[in-house]
Amino acid sequence: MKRNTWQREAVREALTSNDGFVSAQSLHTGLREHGSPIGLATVYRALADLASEGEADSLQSPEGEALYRACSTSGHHHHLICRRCGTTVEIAADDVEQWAQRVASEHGFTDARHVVDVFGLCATCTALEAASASAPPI
Amino acid sequence: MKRNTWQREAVREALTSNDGFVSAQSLHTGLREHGSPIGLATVYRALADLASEGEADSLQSPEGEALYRACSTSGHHHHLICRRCGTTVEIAADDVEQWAQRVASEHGFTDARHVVDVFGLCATCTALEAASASAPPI
DNA sequence: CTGCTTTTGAGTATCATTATCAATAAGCGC
DNA sequence: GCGCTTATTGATAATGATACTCAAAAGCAG
Repeated sequence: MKRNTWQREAVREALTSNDGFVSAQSLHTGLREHGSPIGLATVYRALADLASEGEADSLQSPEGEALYRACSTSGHHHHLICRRCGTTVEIAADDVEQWAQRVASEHGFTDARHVVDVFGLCATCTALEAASASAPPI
Repeated sequence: MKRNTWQREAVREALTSNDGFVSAQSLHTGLREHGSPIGLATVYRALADLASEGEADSLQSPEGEALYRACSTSGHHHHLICRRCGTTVEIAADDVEQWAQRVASEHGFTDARHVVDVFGLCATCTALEAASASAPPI
């Protein structure tokens, strides 16, 4: 039987109120700072549940950390993520879906699934970057 | 100055002689089984070097492990990977490149980079899967 | 060969994630 | 509302991949 606990709700809300992708760790830290005595293990479990129910999306950051985000659109879609501020735009990509299927079957592959994510700098961060470029890095 | 050590060569060769993606860990294990007393740290260093020089490609497995593979094609390309046996096909995807750029700029993003990988079951493994389906799993 | 510098490697540290398991509390029937 | 059953929680330990440390070994120039 599936039970409703405030912890699960807290995780769901924390995820929903966040624009970009967040790691389980930072989500946990954030919740504690808001006063929740929620445990780390519980956050992981809740995130895994949400992800498997399709209410959240997960991806691996380049550093190997797992990132989660609440999905507004149910169903399959991809993401455009700012690598500086984490802002995320959901993108539907029928073209890409079809391309993936076609490429897979051309090579005899079945049951194709794909990872398609675009990382970049959002408009805001591009501007910031340009501004800070005058000060030489490191 | 960059020095030539047999260890680095060993890693390069082990990578080249491998069809699919391999993890640093299994590469290290394999090398030791072949008699090399190479150290784990060295394997990691060599792989990171090869990857940054463009001689190897790296991606994150769904389990968060980093996988490496020698790239035959220099330049940008993507992969079609069998999730059972690890066989990999390199795929060029100009369509996808353009799509990624277009989507990014439509949303004001710059400096777009993307992760596009297709996971599936290759023809061989599909057949195996079908065969073993008659015997109930686990 | 000599000397300087890079690289190695054994071990350790770190960090994210998962497993453990006793204590807690949700939801059910009454 | 009450108690019972059982899923859930959470502190902690375990795991596993990767990064760091530093003395010893080895590469390369002269």
